[in-house]
This record gives sequence, C-alpha cells and structure tokens, in this order.
Amino acid sequence: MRVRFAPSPTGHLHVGNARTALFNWLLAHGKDGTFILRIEDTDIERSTKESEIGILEDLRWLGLDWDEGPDVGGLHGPYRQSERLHLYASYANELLGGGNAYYCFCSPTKLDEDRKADLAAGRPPKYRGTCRSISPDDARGRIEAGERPVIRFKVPESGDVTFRDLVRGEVTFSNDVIGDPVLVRSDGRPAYNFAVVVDDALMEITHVIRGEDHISNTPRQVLLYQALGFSPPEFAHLSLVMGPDHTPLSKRHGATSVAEFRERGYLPEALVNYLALIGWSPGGDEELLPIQELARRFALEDVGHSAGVFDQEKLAWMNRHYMKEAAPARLAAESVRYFIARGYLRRRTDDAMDFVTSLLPMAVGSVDRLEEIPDRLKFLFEYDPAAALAREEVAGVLHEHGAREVIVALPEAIQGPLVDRDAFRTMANRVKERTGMKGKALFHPIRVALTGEGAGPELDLAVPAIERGAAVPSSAGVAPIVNCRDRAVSFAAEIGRQ
RNA sequence: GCCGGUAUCGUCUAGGGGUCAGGACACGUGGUUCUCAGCCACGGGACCGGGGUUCGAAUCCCCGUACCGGUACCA
Repeated sequence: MRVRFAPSPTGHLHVGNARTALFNWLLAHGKDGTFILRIEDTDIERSTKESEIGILEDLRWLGLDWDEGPDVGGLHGPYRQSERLHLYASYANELLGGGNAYYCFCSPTKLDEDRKADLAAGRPPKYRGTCRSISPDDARGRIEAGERPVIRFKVPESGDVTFRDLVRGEVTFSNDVIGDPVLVRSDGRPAYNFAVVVDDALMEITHVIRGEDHISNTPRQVLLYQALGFSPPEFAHLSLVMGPDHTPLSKRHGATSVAEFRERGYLPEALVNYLALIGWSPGGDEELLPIQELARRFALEDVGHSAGVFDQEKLAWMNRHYMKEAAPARLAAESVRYFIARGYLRRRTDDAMDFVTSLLPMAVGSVDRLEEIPDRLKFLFEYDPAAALAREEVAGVLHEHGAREVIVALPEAIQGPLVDRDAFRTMANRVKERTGMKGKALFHPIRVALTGEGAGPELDLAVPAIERGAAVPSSAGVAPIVNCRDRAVSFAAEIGRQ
C-alpha cells in the first residue's frame, strides 16, 4: 500500500488538511504501507518556499513523518511538481498523439461569456467543445503564428463514470456534465487534474485519500487514468471540517492552522488524537489513544460520511489530559518560552529550568494550554500589596470576619522560610491559636496576604513555591520573587496604612 | 440552476428491524472541610420531516427539506 499527502504550499497547514495527512499516515502505519509527501506547487503565483518549509515543520511536529518526499528523497521522485514538468509535457503529447486531447484557442473572455450565458439559460455551464474539431495541422499553424493555446482532455460524449469510494461506496457521474478539462495551461504548466493523475500513477499510489472537495474531480481523473493506460487507485473522500456555525472552518472561528495551535501551547499528541476523532471512531468507549494505537485500529470503512464541527472545548480537554501525562522536564522545556515572554524568566539556566519544573504540578491540570501556565503562576512574580488591595476581589476579603486579625498576626507567625507543606501548616496553626480563626476564615486571608490574589493553586503548594523562588540565586535568570515573611510584613503594613 | 454528497443529544460519535438508543466534550447539581481550576459522583439532553414495506422502522425503500462540496488556464 502506498498513500500520499499532497499539499499546495500556499499558506499554513490548516487543521483540516492536517487531518487528511493524519488519516493517510494512520492507514499507512496500520497496514505497513508507505506514506509519501508530494508538494503541489504548480500554482506559481501562490506557492512559496516559506509555506513549504512551514508545512514540513508542522507535519514533523505532529509526528507525521514520511517515507518519501522532497527532503528525504525516494525512488519515485522528484516530489515537487515544479520539478516534474518534463513528465507532464511528455504525457500531454501522448494524449495529443492518441487523439485524447486537443489544443483549445478559446479566449478566457469568450469562455467566461459562455459560462454566464449557460447560467442565465439555466443550463449547467460546461465547455462547449468549440475547438474539438480543429485539426492538428491547423493547430500547429496557429501556434507557429504565435497563439498560445491550452490543451484540453477529450471527455467521452456519452456514458458515465463509476468509481468505488472506500468511505462512500459507489459514486457515479454522467459524462455529459463533465466539460473537457484543461490539462496544460497556455503557459505550459499542468493543471491540477492532470498533474495529480500523472503523479499518483507514476508514484504508484494505491489509495488516494483526500478531502471531499475533490470528489467531483474524481471522474475526470478516472477517465484520464484510462486514457493514459494506467489503472486507477482506490479512492476515499473524507468529509470536511466545519466551524461551530457549520461553515467551513476559517480564521473567524479562531485558530485554524497547526502552527497557531503549536504557538498557543497545545501538545501535538492532543491535536493528533482530537483530529483523528473527527469523522472516525475507534469503536468502543475509549477515545484517549496514542497515535500508534490509532493507527492499529484505523480503517477507512469506519470513517464517517458527514462533516464534523471542530470543537475547541474538546480539544482543550484533551490537551489538559496530555499535559498531565507528559514528563515534567518536557513540559518545562516547552513552556519556558511563555515564561520568557512574560518576563518571569530572563535566561534559560539549569537552575531556572529546575525551578520551572518544580512549579508545574501546581499549574498542569488547571490550565488548557502551556501558554496559560505563567498566568496561573503570576502570584509568584507579580506580588504587589497596594495593587492587590485596589482590586475588589482582594479588598473584599478584609471585610470577612477575623480577616484583619489573621493578616496582622501573620508576620510574627512566620518564623522562617515555609519550605514545605508541614512548615506552612505549622505556621497556619500558630495564627489559628493566636486569632481563633479556622477553615476559610483562616486560610482565605492568608492566601490574599501571601499571594495577593483571592483564588489560585492550593496554598500547600503555592507557599513553598514562593519560598523556593525567593531562594533562587539572582544569577539563575529568574525574575526576583519576594519571600513569604516580607510579603506578610508589607501586606500588613499596607492595610495599616489604609 | 445543474451534478455529487450528507443527516442519532448543543458538539464528536457508538449502535442498528424489537435496546432503558451507549460513550465523550460541554452544561446543571452535589462532594473534595481556603478559593479558582482540576478531580469524583449524580442528572437533564438525540434518531430532520412525510409517505411506504413490516406484526413492529431510528434502522430498509421513496419523496421532501436542510446543510456541505463541485460546477476555473485554484488546488
């Protein structure tokens, strides 16, 4: 089995295309097949090298590696259409010679008028075959005279094309709704329908798995395979991915490219797992599955027929799950950039990394994405009693019964660094004895005084983290952190001042 | 307009001639004796409409409707 993913390098890798790539990859890996990457860059106006590089990067990040492709090579190369022009030219000549294609001199303006006229008359717009009857000799003469024709494929005038679609079953199109498609443009570049067929045939692709938007191209392609003397591959057309409003997923719906999801702090295994579940189900009740297991269970027959809505919430839930499963060191490495962006980390030293790693258990599980981790830990780096008390969320706590007493008693109760849970609990007990406050009346004021916030990670974890941070040497590149005792003193002073 | 495709909770889906129509996300309630998030438990929530076939239809057939794709010298 040989499958391929064939993106056009005209922008970022969209999650819908990533899903197509994934389904191809899953099929190849579940069946010991070969996964090929081909770059369809015949549209020179829109194709860019940067896009190509970006797409390759995104695929690798997702873990969708390929066995043959533009960068890794292979026996069926080259793998960029722009490097295969000679092949298309040669097959176009073959078609011309065999009478299966002809030169068309119709101007774009004329074609456009015909199309509008058809539409206005309620007829399906379709090429009228005006140039079908031009003899090869006449055509040659006009070309020598300087005209630049396109080459069109001669679609049989009657009959129909039926192909078997592995997800949808048999699909039939009548030939008379298919206009003669352009094979080669007037500038000599091949058109999509022609290039794919030549490439898929020459690359010996056995299963063409692509988006449903290509289903109506399939009959022309099948006809081309036949005219070229190749046997068509199996086809499978995947339904499309939609936004919540059931229109095609676009920027309006938020992130749509793999690169954006990566930047926002999603883990590749979460995106892969989520994408696999749009339009496919592994059966049974499990849906949290690693890519290898997805591949083991994947079957085209189980792919759904209807379009699926991209659900950001469910992706977020999956991402939380995979963050909890990920090794702390890896998470730390992946999150540093967000700490740096916030100014919480100035340099990436070993001490800084150890510190960040130690903070993770407090944040992972509470946030949806890596990017949100620093915000959850803001209380460490941005302690400011005056600013805190200016906020209703914090100031309101002072009105709670006994809150002021707790805060006033706090500085004296902190006799040394609260290095762990026990040290913190012991300290809290001292305040409890002195003030008679307990439970919420005790802990809520302590939270506010020590973190400057009304909500956040559990104090058993947060307080020792503050002390650890305060003890990090300034050379480690961590933004300065105020220790608990100093916090208690300045917070008490601040409310005394008010 | 024409051609093709699709239709189960809000969303992703399982199932499929007789089921309490199952799961997940989201949502609601309660618990986790500092809070938020998380986690746990419980709960509400669906077979597009109309005909037909059948003892029996969500399931099979037909029609309709809605939605999606295509109808390019874009892919």
